[in-house]
Amino acid sequence: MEPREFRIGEVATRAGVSVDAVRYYERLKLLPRARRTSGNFRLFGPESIERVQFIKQAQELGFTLDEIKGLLATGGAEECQRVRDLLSKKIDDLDSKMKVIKDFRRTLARHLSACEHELEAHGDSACCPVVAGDKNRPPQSRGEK
Amino acid sequence: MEPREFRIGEVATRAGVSVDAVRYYERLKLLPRARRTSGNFRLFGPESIERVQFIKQAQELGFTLDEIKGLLATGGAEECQRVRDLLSKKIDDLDSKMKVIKDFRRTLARHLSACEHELEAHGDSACCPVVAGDKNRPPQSRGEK
DNA sequence: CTTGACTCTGGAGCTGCCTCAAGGGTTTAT
DNA sequence: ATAAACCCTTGAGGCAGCTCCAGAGTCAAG
Repeated sequence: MEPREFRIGEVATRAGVSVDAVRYYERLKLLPRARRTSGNFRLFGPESIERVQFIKQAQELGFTLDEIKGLLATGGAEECQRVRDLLSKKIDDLDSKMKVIKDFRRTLARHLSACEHELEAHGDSACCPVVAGDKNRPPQSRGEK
Repeated sequence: MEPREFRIGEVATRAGVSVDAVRYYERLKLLPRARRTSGNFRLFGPESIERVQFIKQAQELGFTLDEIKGLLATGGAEECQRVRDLLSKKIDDLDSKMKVIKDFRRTLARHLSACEHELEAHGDSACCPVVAGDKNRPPQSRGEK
């Protein structure tokens, strides 16, 4: 059966971060202060592992630790309101980020196929002008923010 | 009509970055060395503005300047091959990043609606436990990497 | 009861990506 | 020809997010 308590090393490996990073998150209060063994070793519950995973995921998506801390806050009343607002704002952020990714993916794909065409047409010379100059710029979307 | 040459300040404001950042990109060779006026002022063409915008966009998506530099390289022959490989790898990256975003969006949306339910049900007390504890954890997807 | 793996604290150090400052030239409008 | 606004270089500084280190204590296995 799964244990209910973990020392820092296990939390770290299970969540895929370093031990130092876990301590760092605790310092920044992204994790609640862990209780300790008699010998002063931290003991975390499984929810801490989830939390670290959440943190990592959010980070990959470009949220700062500070923003993440905001998302993780758990208070009552207007704290709650604040979190709800933050949540819906973050969801909007994700939606627009999604759009940016789609656009950028199209840009890259366009370059890729241009590049491959070039290769077939002229062999290896003078190809892949990825955002290099104006020639070869496809007539397409630009700018939206 | 649009000018064909810009000094660094204009490039910066048009692309939405600081003057220092533009110089920095030039130092890192993300931009080609600009030609200069007689008085040693940099002069950029419009493609440089595009390039800076490209850089910014890529950065928002989590690429490092180094990776971006790789994408921007413009050489011939096997340099070209390398760029093509990089491009398709980056496209894959974007696809998986999309997936992560979708998942994460679902997570946030779930928290949001849980939060709102809670509010309707119990007024303001003890709500919004975003990844806070086990209670109230929805039975759902976890882990995939 | 020793050994090896693990953990503790505090603080320094590192990488990426700028930003700022000093001390000066250039341009342009008036 | 002077002032305001811009630009130059070099080099230091700053912030985020860790990472590493020393010096010491803890724990599990044998």
